[in-house]
Amino acid sequence: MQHIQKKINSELNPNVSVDCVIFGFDLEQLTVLLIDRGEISSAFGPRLALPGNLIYDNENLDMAANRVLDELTGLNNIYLEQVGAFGDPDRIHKEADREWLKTIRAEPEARVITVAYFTLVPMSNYKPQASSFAKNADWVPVNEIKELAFDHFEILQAAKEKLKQKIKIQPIGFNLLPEKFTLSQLHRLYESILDKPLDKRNFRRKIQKLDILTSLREKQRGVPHKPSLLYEFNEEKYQELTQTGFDNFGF
Amino acid sequence: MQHIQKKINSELNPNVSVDCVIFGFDLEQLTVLLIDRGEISSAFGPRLALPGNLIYDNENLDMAANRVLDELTGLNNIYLEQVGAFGDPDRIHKEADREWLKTIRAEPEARVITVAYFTLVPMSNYKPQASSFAKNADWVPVNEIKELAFDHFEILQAAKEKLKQKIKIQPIGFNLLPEKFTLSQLHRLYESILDKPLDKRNFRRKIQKLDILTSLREKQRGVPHKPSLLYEFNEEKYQELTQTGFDNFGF
DNA sequence: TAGCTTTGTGTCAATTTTACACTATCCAAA
DNA sequence: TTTGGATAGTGTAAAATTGACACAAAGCTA
Repeated sequence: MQHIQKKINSELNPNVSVDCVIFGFDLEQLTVLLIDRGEISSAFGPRLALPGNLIYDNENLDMAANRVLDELTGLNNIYLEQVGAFGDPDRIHKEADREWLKTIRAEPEARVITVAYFTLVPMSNYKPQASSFAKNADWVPVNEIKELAFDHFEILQAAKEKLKQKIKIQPIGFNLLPEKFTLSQLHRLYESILDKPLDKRNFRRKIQKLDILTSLREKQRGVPHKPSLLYEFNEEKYQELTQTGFDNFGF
Repeated sequence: MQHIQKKINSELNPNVSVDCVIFGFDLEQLTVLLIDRGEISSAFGPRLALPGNLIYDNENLDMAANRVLDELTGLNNIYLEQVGAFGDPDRIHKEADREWLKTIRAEPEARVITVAYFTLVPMSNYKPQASSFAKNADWVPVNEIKELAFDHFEILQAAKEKLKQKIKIQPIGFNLLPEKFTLSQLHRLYESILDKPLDKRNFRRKIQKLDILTSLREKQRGVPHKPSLLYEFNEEKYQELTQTGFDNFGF
């Protein structure tokens, strides 16, 4: 958290913020890391919000997103992609949100444009704990989220859609899995992102043909059923593939 | 140009602008509508820039983009889509750009985040003329553009890429054509957007299968070769198609 | 009327997609 | 130790899609 102190003397831009949709995968379903804003806001509306903050005037947008991510989770060098800008004049006009802003912003009434990013992090790499932002951050299954602060629900929808499109073009899903994983887990991941069932055999065939997985000579342990082979993601072949291009991917 | 006067008393947000990449198609190649900033800037760098402006505090981003488009071309209700936000702190630090900004902005040194949009307009619907923005606006073939003011070249690249991706998923290209068009023109359009040759017969087969074209009983006139049949875009069938979804489209 | 230019059309092979069901392996409980 | 429960892992055939490829027809011009 040191860099926060360091930057506190730099100038905050009161009109522009970044918000991060941090996706995770609990090997069952897609999740998002949300901030619990606590009691202050709960009387009026949703407690949960996307992590985000105003940008500093000397950093670019990508840097700001990385900073927010780093401050919250301690993670950096993470897959990160812009979703877009959101800027309804009344996006901070819900009563609950204004009350909360008063507690954290110098100019709580200023109109703020926010630039949303989504990131993919292996859930195991970050276990929530107290942070400088809020009492609690927590992974929440995407499908259980019904409302969020500000326009964050809308942002979440847009991020999901973007992820959906993106994963049809590039196999970025690996960023959500632990280093060693099974094909079934990868399968579940694609199903939960695309939000539809995929045929097991066809899925496996398609993935295998990409030739970016290395089969380890290692099996799952301790599962109450036939153990699965473990695989690793092969970065080199992936790089190679992105060079030669692969239009023809998707489900 | 009336609404400009009307809005001039509303508050401009000094930190956020929109820029529009206005694509056209001259039946030969993809073009973009650019502003010529004139002599003031030419001593230092590129004269040409994307149309854009600061946003007002009472309008959302889409409205702002529509306003810029309307002010420049008089067109509204045009296909419009966000490309993303661009916000390098030094995006306005080229000497030429600063000089120019002094002539049009109250706070020429303010850091500005810009939100880029791209739009598709039938070129025949707008013939350039003097505007409030600049002496001249003009259609320029995309491939001939080598540099632009600020980070506008970068924005243009991003817009092209977005258009490329989008057209593989939705047949939005029709927005660039006149009401009646030939299959060859549509073919050329796809080729110039995708920036690669497409087999004529395969292209026609694929388009026809979409079943969103109505063949008119009318031929091209006055061309020095076999005249082509004219087609119309069928909005109803297109709507129908977008409902049922069409994953399986693309070249 | 000859020549130029662009339109418009079909087929075949290769590839990709889709639908579909049973055996193998491990753990746990009886 | 046997049995049942759960998931892993595998192949094939029909249908659809893609990609490669060449020539006659129609209008204009000189």
